[in-house]
Amino acid sequence: MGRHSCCYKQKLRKGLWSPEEDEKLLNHITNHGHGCWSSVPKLAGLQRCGKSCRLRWINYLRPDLKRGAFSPEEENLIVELHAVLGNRWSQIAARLPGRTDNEIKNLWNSSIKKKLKQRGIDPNTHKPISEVESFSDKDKPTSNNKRSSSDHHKSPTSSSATNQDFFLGERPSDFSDYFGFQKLNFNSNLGLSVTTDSSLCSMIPPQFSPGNMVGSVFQTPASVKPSISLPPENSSSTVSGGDHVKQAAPNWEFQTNNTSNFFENGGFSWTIPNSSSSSSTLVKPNHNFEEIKWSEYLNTPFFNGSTVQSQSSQPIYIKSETEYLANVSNMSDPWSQSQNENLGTAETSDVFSKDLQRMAVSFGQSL
DNA sequence: AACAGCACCAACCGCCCCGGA
DNA sequence: CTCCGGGGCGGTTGGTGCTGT
Repeated sequence: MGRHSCCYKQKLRKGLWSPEEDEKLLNHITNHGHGCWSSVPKLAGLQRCGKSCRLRWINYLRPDLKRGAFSPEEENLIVELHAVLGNRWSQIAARLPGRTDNEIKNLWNSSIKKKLKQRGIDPNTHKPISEVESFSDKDKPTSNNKRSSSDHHKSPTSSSATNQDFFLGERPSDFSDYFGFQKLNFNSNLGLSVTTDSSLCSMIPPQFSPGNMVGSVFQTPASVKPSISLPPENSSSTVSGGDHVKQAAPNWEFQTNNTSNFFENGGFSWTIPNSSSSSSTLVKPNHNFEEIKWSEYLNTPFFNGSTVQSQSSQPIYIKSETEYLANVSNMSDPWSQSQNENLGTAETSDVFSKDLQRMAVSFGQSL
């Protein structure tokens, strides 16, 4: 295992690639495509195994690779995605064009992990370290855990995840719990559901919008998008509410009052100043919400039928554009109200199709 | 200047899944 | 059904350069 059989057949080079080797591989793939990787070394005149060629191509020679340092936006997105996907680097990489899984993995291990720790966040659970440490070390997963056939494609929030699983290192079973979005969705008076540019928040399963089985994704204007940043380093930071939030509801401010608050209960906590008083509402995640079987959600044929049965036995309604617009019209937040005036226009149509696209991208499916 | 420790990252290793024979 | 090879993934390693003493 590991080194393929081809590697034993002849003395093959290992280690760093020389510029000449790179050129040979690049020329070969440019002219002929890679085809069967095991035949590439021979055809390209390389003393390497096919696996090594594949890796070199994917991680270094591919023309669509983005070079250079990761932007803060990319780092934030990686944190967000890691919170949902765990160490599924290839899936995370799939959402960052031009970046490879190896690159992201290295960034995570060398930089992001450290930053999170410095800010009191456990990089495995995305929870405050103090909370994680309340469980003994022996309960924590070991680093040499290998994938088993049963978890190979298992979501971090597998259906079998229990609270204990979570503290043993599994992702929490309640997705919205993780980000604190649930409360935002729940508070229908605010008419506020949250999505982000990164597609991540729109991955919140509609059926988990508490008290409302109409999908939050479709209820929610795609442009209400607080950007989620790494936890603030100082004691008081504001999390940007995104352009449309600012535009439509300038009085809404999402704040973290201190670092521990930021990931309180494993999600983001938001402070929404009350317009009629000097007080503010602290919006926190709710751990008591029903478990989400994330893996099954990911496998949901979201766009294949009008109704599918969710794990929670709640039907997921695929909204038609008409229904979508009707939902928008019923929303009470300023953004939606402004959208009401544009019902049926190209703009709202566009929002709808973007929502769908966002969902499709999120789940690696296409419309 | 020399050394140690650290950080980064390219590449390897070990394992798994899948499809074809 | 089993076996085998290819492709893919995540974890780990080792080389290199940087920084601090």
